Amino acid sequence: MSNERITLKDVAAKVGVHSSTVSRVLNPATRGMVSPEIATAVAAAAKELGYRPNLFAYSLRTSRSFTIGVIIPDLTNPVFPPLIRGIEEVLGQSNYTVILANTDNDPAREETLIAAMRGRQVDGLILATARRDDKLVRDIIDDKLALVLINRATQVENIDCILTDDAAGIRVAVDHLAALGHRRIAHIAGPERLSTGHRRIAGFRHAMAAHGLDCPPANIAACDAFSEAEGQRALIALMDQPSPPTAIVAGNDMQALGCYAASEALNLNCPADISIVGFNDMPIVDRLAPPLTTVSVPLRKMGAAAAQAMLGRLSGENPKTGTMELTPHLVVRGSTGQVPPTS
Amino acid sequence: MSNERITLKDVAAKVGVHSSTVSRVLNPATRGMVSPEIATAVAAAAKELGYRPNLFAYSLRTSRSFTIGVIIPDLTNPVFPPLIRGIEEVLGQSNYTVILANTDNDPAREETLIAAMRGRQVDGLILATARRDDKLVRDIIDDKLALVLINRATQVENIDCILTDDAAGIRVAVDHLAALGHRRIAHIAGPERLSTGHRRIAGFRHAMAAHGLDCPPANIAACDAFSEAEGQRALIALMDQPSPPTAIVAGNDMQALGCYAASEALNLNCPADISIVGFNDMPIVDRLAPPLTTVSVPLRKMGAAAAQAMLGRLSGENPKTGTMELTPHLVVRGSTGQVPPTS
DNA sequence: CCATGTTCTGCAAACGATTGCACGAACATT
DNA sequence: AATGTTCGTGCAATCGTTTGCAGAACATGG
Repeated sequence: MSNERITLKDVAAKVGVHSSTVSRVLNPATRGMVSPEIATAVAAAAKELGYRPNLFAYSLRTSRSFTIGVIIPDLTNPVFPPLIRGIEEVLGQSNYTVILANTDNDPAREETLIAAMRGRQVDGLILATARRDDKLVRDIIDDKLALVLINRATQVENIDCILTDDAAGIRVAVDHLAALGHRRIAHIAGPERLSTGHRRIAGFRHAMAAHGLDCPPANIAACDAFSEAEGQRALIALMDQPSPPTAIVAGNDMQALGCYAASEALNLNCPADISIVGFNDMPIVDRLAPPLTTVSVPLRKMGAAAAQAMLGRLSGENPKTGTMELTPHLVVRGSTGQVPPTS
Repeated sequence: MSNERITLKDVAAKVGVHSSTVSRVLNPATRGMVSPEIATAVAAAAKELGYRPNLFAYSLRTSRSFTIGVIIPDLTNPVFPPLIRGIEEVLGQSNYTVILANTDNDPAREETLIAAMRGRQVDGLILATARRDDKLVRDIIDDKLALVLINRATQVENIDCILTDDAAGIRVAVDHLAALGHRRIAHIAGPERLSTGHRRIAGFRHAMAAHGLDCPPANIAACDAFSEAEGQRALIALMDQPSPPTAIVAGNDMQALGCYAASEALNLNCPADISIVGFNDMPIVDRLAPPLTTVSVPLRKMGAAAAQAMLGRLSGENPKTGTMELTPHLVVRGSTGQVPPTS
């Protein structure tokens, strides 16, 4: 459209006032300072000329950028795109822009990226990369930069944090398996250093206890990562016991995929010989053989909630969202079945 | 770290020169203007104080933002994350930031988003949303904003465009099927209005001809979208013929997934009764039953190439990348097999 | 020795917004 | 009627850069 930018001065000239008056009219907070007649005239002129404020000038003056940095481990992990869409959706409506970066789970890279984002003067940071004990998080808080954690929590107090209710997710998984008659249920656990891993383990112990089921340490297989390879390794280890489990609650869908591979290798039929539950409900897992029973997480809603929390922080009012846990639900598909008659 | 920002003036004061001199030292293009001794002293002081230029001031003065807008249909489509990672990787190294937006395939929304990005003064735009006849693209070009197309081309001349070599991808798929003895091969086609759909159809016709195979119009099933539902519908239609095909080249993996659903519904075994080839090699399709034979596209490389093209455009030199096609390759898995003996 | 370049560096004006301050008019108060 | 308040508006500084211009210092050549 119009290639030459319209400035405050241009619209001021058109109305015959000073640019500062125009500025006041256009800012809702200061609009009351100017007389109604002039205000409407200015507003009309601004609209007519198609005035668009220059963000750089604004930012230079106010040192607010209307930009939020979002840091995730890896965009190609299907968990994150919905999260980001949720974030962008609500932030976009408030005229914020998000800039995105991937750490590939490398803390050093994360540090660099955070520094770069501060160089870009982001107004706030949304991190999906927090570890349970996270120095970077503490630094950000010390510097009073607006911060919201998503998906993973940290041990620091008094922080906005949007999580899945991991315990509830694990509980419905265990409920389901118990209802099918399973008693020897094992958990393939994510890394303890991540809150998701930690919380799911705790949730698992709790859910098992609630059903009066035995939960020996050998039935919680620790993994180094939420990966397919680790899931495969873990299931093979679990089955190499005197009385192996009949059902598995995997830490996430990738690990569940590893379980599929392992059960093929062990010549076990899923779900006849072993039931498997995943976590996250990634795309396409409904098309596996068998379709994966898994815990579905409202990722997009979590993203939206994180963005809301950020907006609350930035607006000054509503200073504490605190920790918020969204409830996941179980999607029953083909990978879980009755406990095998003998075992 | 340091909370108070260091400005040009601060480092100028430390060395005892004027801020403009510091500016000249720090800009490689103007560094030659200042004497070597002062230059080194200034550089040292800048490093010591940890000077970081204020991007807003720079942008305000130069009206360059060091920001590139990337517009895609939908981040949750697994094709796009790798593309974006490729883009971010190379753009990040040149200190550019990318901002991202999803159109959900809605042209109106796309127009809004492009306007918003120009409001943000992006230095360039990378579009993955082009239609073959695209007014928005023409507008951008008319306004001389740097533009690179990725994944989808448009009919406009003289434009930087990074594509998959769709014809080559289809050709290797057809080669593979022909080698397995298939002669009645059908194509499930994407929308003609998208270059990907169009080019794959053309490639299919060409490949069939190269093998001396018959390619009646009835064996090219037009779809309205690259979706699972359309793929399913299309395969059912294709099989409802006097002599139905024994192999399918789907327009993409989602359509191939639809074919899986359709063949179940039709009680056909894949690959015994029908062979299916996908396109894109999305994550997890290697875990389907059967694992999907598909054409693997170097998405990340395409993203990187698009970013390179953009940098070339922006730097002024290297003004024309033109169209660049990256070669995909076939990944043979379980969804393709010998032609059924009778049919 | 003076005119004439050459370097080099500083000055100051942009870029386009926000905002404290001052000023004048209008109005209310005594 | 004189004084004090309030209200609306303009002035000008400021944010941190870049960059055209001018002048100082020095070298060069006739």
